[in-house]
Amino acid sequence: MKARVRLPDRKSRVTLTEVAELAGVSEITVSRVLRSKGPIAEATRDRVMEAVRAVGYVPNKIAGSLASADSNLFGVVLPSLSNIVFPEVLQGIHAGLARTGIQPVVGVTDYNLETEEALVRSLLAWKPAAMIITGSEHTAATRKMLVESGIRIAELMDIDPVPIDIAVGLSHRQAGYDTGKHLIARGYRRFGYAGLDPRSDIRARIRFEGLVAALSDAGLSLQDKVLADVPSSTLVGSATTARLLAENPNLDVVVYPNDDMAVGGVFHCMGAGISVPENLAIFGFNGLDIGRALPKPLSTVRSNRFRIGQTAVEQILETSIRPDRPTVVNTGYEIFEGATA
Amino acid sequence: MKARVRLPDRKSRVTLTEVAELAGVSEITVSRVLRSKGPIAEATRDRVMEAVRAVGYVPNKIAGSLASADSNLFGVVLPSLSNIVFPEVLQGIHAGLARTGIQPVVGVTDYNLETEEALVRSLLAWKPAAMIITGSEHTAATRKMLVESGIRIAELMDIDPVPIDIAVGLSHRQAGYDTGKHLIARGYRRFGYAGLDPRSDIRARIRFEGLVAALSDAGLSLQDKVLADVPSSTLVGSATTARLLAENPNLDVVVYPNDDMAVGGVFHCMGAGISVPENLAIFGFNGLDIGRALPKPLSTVRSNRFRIGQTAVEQILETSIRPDRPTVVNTGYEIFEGATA
DNA sequence: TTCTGATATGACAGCGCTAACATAATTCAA
DNA sequence: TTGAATTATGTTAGCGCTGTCATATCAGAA
Repeated sequence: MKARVRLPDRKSRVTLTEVAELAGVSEITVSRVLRSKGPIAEATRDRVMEAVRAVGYVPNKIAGSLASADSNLFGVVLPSLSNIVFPEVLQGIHAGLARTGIQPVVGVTDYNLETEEALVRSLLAWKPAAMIITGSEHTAATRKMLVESGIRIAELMDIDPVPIDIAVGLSHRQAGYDTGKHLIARGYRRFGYAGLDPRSDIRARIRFEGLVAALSDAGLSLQDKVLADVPSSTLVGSATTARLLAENPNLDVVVYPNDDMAVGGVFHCMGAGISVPENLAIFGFNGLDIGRALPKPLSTVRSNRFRIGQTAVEQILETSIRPDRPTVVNTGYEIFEGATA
Repeated sequence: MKARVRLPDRKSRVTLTEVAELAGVSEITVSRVLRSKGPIAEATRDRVMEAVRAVGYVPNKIAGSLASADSNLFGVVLPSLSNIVFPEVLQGIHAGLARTGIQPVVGVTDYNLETEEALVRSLLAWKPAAMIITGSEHTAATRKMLVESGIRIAELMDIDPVPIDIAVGLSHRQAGYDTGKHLIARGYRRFGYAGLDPRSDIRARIRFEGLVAALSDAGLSLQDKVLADVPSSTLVGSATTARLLAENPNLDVVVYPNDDMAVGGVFHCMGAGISVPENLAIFGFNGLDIGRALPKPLSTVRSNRFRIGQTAVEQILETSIRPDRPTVVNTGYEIFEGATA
């Protein structure tokens, strides 16, 4: 006799076994019906489906994944959710995942690489089918885990460094450089920069370096910069602009790490009676809706966050085997002239 | 002899067994070390941890969850990610989940109850420890699944209807009503509304009803409303405002379903030379950063999205057993006077 | 009639881990 | 010294499902 020790009440009482008994078939047949796998007689399928409905069966993917060694989960690691950019990437990921049955498991690092490492470790424990992570800067341990996981890895936003497997995004150095070139071509000469702590947003720092390089190549240099050591926001954009202009009333253009900050700059000017772009030009980054909606649309660089997320998923779904050589997808950017620079 | 049929190469080759062999202990001991469960000799722990590092072991939570019947996953169902409100809720959820080891699995419904049903079904298959879902309006099947899952269920944003288990949010009817009362008290009489298709955002509709009720109680009525059948955005706010004012040049206040739209209204006025609030008052909902940063801060109602997410998690973690009677947490709202109304 | 090849279903083992219950080793009071 | 209590580790049997390899059934061909 088989003495079964019953474990204390488990959450799901209804298992394949019960459905199978009710339908008068074996468990594996129920399993096959539910996964539409293998040949099933029409009558059997109907009986099974009826039983499923009758007992309110909800399959247990945990057990399923363990048995079949694939998980239908994607790990997603984002630095932040308060910066609208990343929810937009997440939207793209969702769009790419639609009708695949794959669910994203989301983690947030707060721009901290140690947190990222812990997060990656714990996400990998779910044996995700793939991992989508922001940026290419990781701790050695993170990188090792990602490499050795064997699953597909997409590193988003930046395509300058060589990725582990897939990179989707744009060249931030180039974007920064082009910003500088564009503004110089439009006649601006006295550049200011109102930004954030360069340690938090690496890509903003790289764009900044590109900008400085463009100025330098044109024989110019940045007149001044003000950096705030707080999260990005429109309010901070106003405040840093105020500080920058207080010290440098003669600037003719201010560049920002993103549109939130730049819109804050515009608002400051409105309040201070500085006419944009006649007295001061303003230039952002991202191409957010809010900038476009301003009475004078914000001049900026359009990154394509949604497309980055979506493309990453598409690339991953292309093949489940990691190719020998990394894949780099440039989703590009466009300078949007707007009316503020 | 035990004839083992080896399955085709699985993703993770390193299992507890290998770690155990290398450390010269049994599997369960390794398991206990990794989960810090039960008494373990210092020396054993060290040997095990060394072995774990040596082979680069990543635990398999799928197997662990199956064995222990708990998952350390929370299902999170949001209607949208393009509306900044929901990423903020998600942030709150993340904050509440920090250092619990619980990961959220996120699904997006696009405000569609059928999609929601499919999503809930597929999230429940991961046997999450709890489910966080937006709103209280679900299909009958969704509700049934949630009720019968036995896990804790938090329904966010709205506390007017009776929840399945936990509701966290605010009374949108009351918020709408208070908006009306507040504006009437400030002397406004000729009300317009520039909103969206009421089918998509149920809570906006309820606020609208509250507003209308307040007007009615004061012997007033809404002069006109314009509804756009597209997703909310600042640009749409400008456009609907333009349409509304074209037909009703005599309005003295326009109320919006959210701040994005309201900011669009402000921008329209700036462009059209309408001075706010002297010629036209503008009133939003949410209390977003962007509204606060305007040269004239937007008058609005502050909902507390972050706190809603965080509180929901706290409530769920309170106890894993669903109490007999539903819990309702009112995270409240505050009317923010601003400078536009 | 026998055989072939589809079509339909089932038996069985095992995915990698943990709960529950041993068992072994150690400590310490009586 | 002995037994009880305490600490440390091991054995066993699953968790609920799916892969693999039978087995059974039934056309239609030879």
